Amino acid sequence: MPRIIRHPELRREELLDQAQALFLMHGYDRASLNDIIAAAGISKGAFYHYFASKEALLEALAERFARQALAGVQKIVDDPNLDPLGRLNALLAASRQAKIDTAPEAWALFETLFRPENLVLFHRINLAASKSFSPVLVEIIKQGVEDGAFRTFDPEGVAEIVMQFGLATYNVTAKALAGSDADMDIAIEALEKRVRLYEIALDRILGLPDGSIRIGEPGFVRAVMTARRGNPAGPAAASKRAARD
Amino acid sequence: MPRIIRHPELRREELLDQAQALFLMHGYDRASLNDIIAAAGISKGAFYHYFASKEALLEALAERFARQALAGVQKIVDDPNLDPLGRLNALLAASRQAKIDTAPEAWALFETLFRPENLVLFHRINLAASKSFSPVLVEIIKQGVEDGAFRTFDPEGVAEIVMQFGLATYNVTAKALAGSDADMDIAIEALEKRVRLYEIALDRILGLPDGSIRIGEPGFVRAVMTARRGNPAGPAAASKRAARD
DNA sequence: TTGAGATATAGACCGGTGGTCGGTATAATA
DNA sequence: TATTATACCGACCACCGGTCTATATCTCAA
Repeated sequence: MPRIIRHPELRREELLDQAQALFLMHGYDRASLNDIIAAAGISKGAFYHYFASKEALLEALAERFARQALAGVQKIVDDPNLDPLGRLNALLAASRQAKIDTAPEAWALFETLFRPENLVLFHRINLAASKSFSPVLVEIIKQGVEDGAFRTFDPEGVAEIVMQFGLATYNVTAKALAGSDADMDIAIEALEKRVRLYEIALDRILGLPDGSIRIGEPGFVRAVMTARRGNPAGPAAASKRAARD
Repeated sequence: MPRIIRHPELRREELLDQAQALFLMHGYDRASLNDIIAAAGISKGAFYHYFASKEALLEALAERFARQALAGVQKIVDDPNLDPLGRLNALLAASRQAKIDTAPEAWALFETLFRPENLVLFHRINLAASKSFSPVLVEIIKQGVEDGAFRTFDPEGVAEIVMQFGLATYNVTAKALAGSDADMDIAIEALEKRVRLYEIALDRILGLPDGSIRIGEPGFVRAVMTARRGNPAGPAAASKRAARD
């Protein structure tokens, strides 16, 4: 076999890319090391030169995810013109906007991430992301408490709830997407309701007037779901797609 | 090898028992089928007669857990003398009380369940438990809304939040328990604060006056943690234990 | 220019895994 | 009693994650 040598960092990134694709496609457990090294076109020896174990590969992947996610909202975190409520809303809105704007492959990612065989992968990413986002959120909330905008005695606890709610939004969305096109209108309504609940819950937990926290504009759930289905024409076209399949 | 034949249901239960012990001890992945069948004293063939796969065994175990958990609070669910708030508080209190009263082996169970290697097992149990508890909680909340005791437009969503908070309490507790004895007082304080936050959050989400929801009496976290450490004498003895170890 | 590490790659090999299969002893049924 | 269904056995299998030895290629000081 010809020996191919490439720049180590490129190799590592490519390995992560291939692993990501395979983990998402088949799940962490079911994607074997042999599959991964075959996809990356390297040998076992080369793999174990870059990563200590399959587990370490997973960890590195989770960290890369978390890094990317945090980088995506850095400008909001750093924006000096935002007050705590504005910053919090901007963050929630960014997560909302990401759901709509982002390229379809990222959508596929999230959808995939919630499949049961990806539990382990998901958990690692979530853990890494929490570790990144938690201090940011805590800082915002503490600032808000200082300013008198928020009222709570446990900023860390509230930050965790914010993340839980954010996650739950994804979760519920993914569940809804898994349903048939026929149920889509019902699913959208339920989702929209759930988002409203999270908004009001956060308002009240933070001691804000109802309506202060905005996770998404009314109707954004429908926008997300139709956009994701690559279907700008709305439910009608979606039904056609369903009939064809 | 002598062929031993037993009542099928007993065999199945025993298999579940052994699997539970081994899964909790080593985690789902690390506990091998060979270990399990060795512990149960049966052959591979016999195992695959009872379960289609290792995965199916896990699923059956999770369902058994959920069934037992639900049975443990059935008398509260059925009590005709409780109003919705009382019933909800009774359920939360039961979960609290269970943490204190329950035999040490149950404690070990929960502690174990939160270890990272038990993620898969934990997730399955949690899923099964949610499926059992969700309708019960939804029913209570809907009743409360009808009575005018609660105010919310999304009982299903609130039920999910209640379960999330309940779970988070366990989670945070487990994390605190993992820390050293020296940090215990700090951990207890943080936990106590977090429980208060969840109480107030639920109050407000349900449109109740602050102080209506009671997950635990003040000080219950300390009671839980000292009880769990098999240490009725309190922190002093715990420190001694730490010094010895 | 050389040659001695350090680094990057290859792939045979290993113990162990979850799962399959052909077979057999026992229980239930007719 | 004959037949079928059930309970059980254990050898066997493909493949898994991981180790190891060998070797090709890079780096850089002498």
